[in-house]
Amino acid sequence: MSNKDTEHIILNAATEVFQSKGMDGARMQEIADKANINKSMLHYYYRSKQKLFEAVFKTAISIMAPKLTEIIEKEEPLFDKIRNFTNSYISLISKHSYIPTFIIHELNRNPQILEDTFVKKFGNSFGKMKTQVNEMVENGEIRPIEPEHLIMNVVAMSIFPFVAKPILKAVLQKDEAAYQTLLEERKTHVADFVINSIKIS
Amino acid sequence: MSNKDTEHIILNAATEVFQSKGMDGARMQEIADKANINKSMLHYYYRSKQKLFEAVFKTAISIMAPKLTEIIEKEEPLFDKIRNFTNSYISLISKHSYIPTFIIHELNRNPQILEDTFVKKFGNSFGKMKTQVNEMVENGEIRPIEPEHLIMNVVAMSIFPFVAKPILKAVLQKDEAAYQTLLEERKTHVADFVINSIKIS
DNA sequence: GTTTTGTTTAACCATTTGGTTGACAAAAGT
DNA sequence: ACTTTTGTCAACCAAATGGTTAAACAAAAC
Repeated sequence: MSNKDTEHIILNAATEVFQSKGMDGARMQEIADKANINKSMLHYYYRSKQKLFEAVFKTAISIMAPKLTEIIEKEEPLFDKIRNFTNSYISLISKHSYIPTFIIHELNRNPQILEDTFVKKFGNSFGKMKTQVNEMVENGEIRPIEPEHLIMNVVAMSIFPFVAKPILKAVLQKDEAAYQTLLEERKTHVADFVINSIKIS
Repeated sequence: MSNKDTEHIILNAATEVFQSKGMDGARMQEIADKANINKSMLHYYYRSKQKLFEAVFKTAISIMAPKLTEIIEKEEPLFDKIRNFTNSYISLISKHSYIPTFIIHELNRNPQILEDTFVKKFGNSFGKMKTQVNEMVENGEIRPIEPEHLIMNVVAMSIFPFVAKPILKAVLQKDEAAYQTLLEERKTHVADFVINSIKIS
């Protein structure tokens, strides 16, 4: 087992534990057990719990951020952009369903992390889409809407069903399978819903 | 200072600490300090950290749940119901902005709490609205939509901007004041957006 | 084949943390 | 008045936790 392997095994185990329990709930011993190694190895490769956490957090951001900016910045008709976003972003989250809640919780716990990690990832990626929406509104191609609200709406409807899954499952009285179906449907539903709302008919 | 006072002071301090740091991040000593009281008092009134946490959690649920079910169950035209919901629910959350993130995090950490606290609060409150939407679709009064998705959309767009505030502030490059304005606007924007999407035009 | 460098482990350590105890005072009950 | 109950606190405790150390071990490097 090479050193890169060990380091990677640690990061994977740490990811599992941190993402499901959060920084405060995570235990170094649990991470070590999950990685089947001695607890000292965690400190050998990542000096402290804080450093290990930061590695996990940055990875989480780097999974979620690029696709968001990529789609938002792409030169593409607005409606295609919306369909593209809901479809591929909901797919992405399905593969990493713990990440949104994890990021949200840790960022609320300590909004400081943002300055360290975020600013570099998101520059002004939103600028291009903002002008695109504003121009379409001016040209009467879509109903009047503030780009900020449009973005919030799309992102909220895509991500929220994952972070609020336990509550929504209970309120809607769905079992796991039925809820998964619902999430799958949203890949197209959200886009249709948004486009219906802003298109001139 | 009467005993009821002390108990209440403790619950208030515990609420502050638990809601901002979560169960795992909260420290009994910090709660005691915030309440200006000896740590033993916490155990005198609420036997354990777990019990104190449950009291805080139940209070949080009881703040958020009734208004949701009340509006959803009310006999009222659908569009009024939607406007009523976004307006009064966003107002409510503004007054308790830590609660949604708190509930979401704790519920993801331990979905078990749900069985203990939730089931009683939400019965089949969603049933009435479900038939209302289905009937309107059948009668051709609104565009076809699954009631589940409609609810998810409304709730997501209302709550998500609060839980994802740090990220959204960064992505949209807003300062605190500008973000508050955005939240205020959403009381009517979300309803308009939803109604635009489902109404026959 | 010996030295050196990097990797892994078991045993420890200091601090933090939830929780307990016993003394004591202030009401409440008699 | 005095006895009991209730409320409050300082000191204490055992367990858990992040982190360290020194020695064993393995793998290159010489």
